[in-house]
Amino acid sequence: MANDKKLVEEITSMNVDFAQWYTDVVKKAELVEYSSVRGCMIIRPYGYAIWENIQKDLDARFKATGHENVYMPMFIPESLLQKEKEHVEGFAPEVAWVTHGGAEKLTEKLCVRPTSETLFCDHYANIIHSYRDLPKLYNQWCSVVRWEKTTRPFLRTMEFLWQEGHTAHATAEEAQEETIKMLNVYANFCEEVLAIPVVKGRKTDKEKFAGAKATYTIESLMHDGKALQSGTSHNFGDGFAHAFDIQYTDKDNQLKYVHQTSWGMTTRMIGALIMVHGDDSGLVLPPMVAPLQVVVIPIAQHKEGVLEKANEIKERLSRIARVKIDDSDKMPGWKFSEYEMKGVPVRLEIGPKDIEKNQAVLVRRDSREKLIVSLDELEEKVTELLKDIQKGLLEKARALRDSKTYRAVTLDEFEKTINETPGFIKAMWCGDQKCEDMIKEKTGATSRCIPFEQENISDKCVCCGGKAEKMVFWGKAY
RNA sequence: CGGGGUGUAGCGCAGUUGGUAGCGCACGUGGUUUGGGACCAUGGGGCCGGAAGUUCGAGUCUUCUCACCCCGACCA
Repeated sequence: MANDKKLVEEITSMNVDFAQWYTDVVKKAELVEYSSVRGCMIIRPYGYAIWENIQKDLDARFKATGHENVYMPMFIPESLLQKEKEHVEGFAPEVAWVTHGGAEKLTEKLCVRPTSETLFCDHYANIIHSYRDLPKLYNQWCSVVRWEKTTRPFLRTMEFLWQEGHTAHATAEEAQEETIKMLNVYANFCEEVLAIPVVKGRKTDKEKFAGAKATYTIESLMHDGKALQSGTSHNFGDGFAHAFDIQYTDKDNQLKYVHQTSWGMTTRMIGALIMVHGDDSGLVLPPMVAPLQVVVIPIAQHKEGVLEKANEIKERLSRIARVKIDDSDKMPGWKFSEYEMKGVPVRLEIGPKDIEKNQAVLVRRDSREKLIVSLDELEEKVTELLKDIQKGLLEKARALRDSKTYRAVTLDEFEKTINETPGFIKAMWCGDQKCEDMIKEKTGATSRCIPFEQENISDKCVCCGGKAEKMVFWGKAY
């Protein structure tokens, strides 16, 4: 089958070496360049454009649910970070410290924010006085720093871009509602825009955020069967409010503590896009986040009329899609490969033969299927095709995830499955962290989430055989 | 932080018993080409990761260091 032929020799095949494939794609698609700064990456224009599209769509969803953007300082004084015990214990091992300003030693060292709960709390304590001030629905787009030991582009870097939402509410019910609402915003965004199917659920206590009462997560599955935590939404209860003394006067003239949430999504999602949709020829981007949706490639562009026609087409399509024309003097074949590596959803070829017949050739990136369309109905066909690709990618990703989702009743079965066919494993759990630890030790898999959609696989815990409480998604994670 | 590996042109690599650095791709220029990574000609590019040492002489030998990659542990 011609479609299966590997056309780009410079990308390692996925099933030969998945990690190398990932690195090759990231480099060849010009998403990232390694920098001189250890553990930090340069996000190149094409990679950053994907992030901008993610930002734009997510930001609109945040605004639509009543949130406002703010900006907090990037430094946190040590004393402020220390205020919530569990939180500081969770983050202290991986924060970067600023100890000097110029030549002068600081009296109190500052950490470079690993996350901004403490700053938001400090601020909320100052601006929240009455129930009339609630809720506070804030979000910020920024970068954070975590001193990671090993790093990989997009998946784990010492500095990464993200958004962090921080909200304060009058009641526990409202905070819980917000936590779930934002989890759903993430889940819908992943499926509708990134075409990545997710499993929604709650984290076990072992896996929850430092300082949270409950952490909810969306989990996705990569091509190699590893799980990726794709977005989290935390309910803090009133724990931070007590630590930071965030109180308001309620209608009944009583002083009450606020209930808070936080939620975040990061540039890691670009890594997810690569590992969910990519293939041996490189990146495959869902049209909704693709920086370029259509690339126009003139064939035999030196011949009379070709470039003119190609430009005319580009102008026409610019009104309905993100389009570029590549009229460089590279060979057409070179251009085909180039834009395949970059995952551009649709390629439009236009040459002398097409012009004669008033047609163009459209090629889908996902299936490589070629369509010959009349220039008279170009706009309609391209619109339709982009929609179709977006839909097809989600379906394909869902089918892949489902095919890599297994169930296990015994620990032996669990171990065998995770080693032979990596993926999600659905198995029952008694709720005891000892069993979670044991599973991790024996199989290397961690609990990904307790899904909202429960199934009864067995009455017994997969590990200890005790009474099963919940069905849990397990997997090896990035 | 443990285990393994690699540092020589932008990228991928070669470099023999120590003798003063080469190949492919990429890049510049001129020309011919153009429907799946074209060809010919010609040109430019290097403190051999860094420091110290041995030597008349180090890419090569010794010591120390730094960085990166892969596999674990930890995290988004």
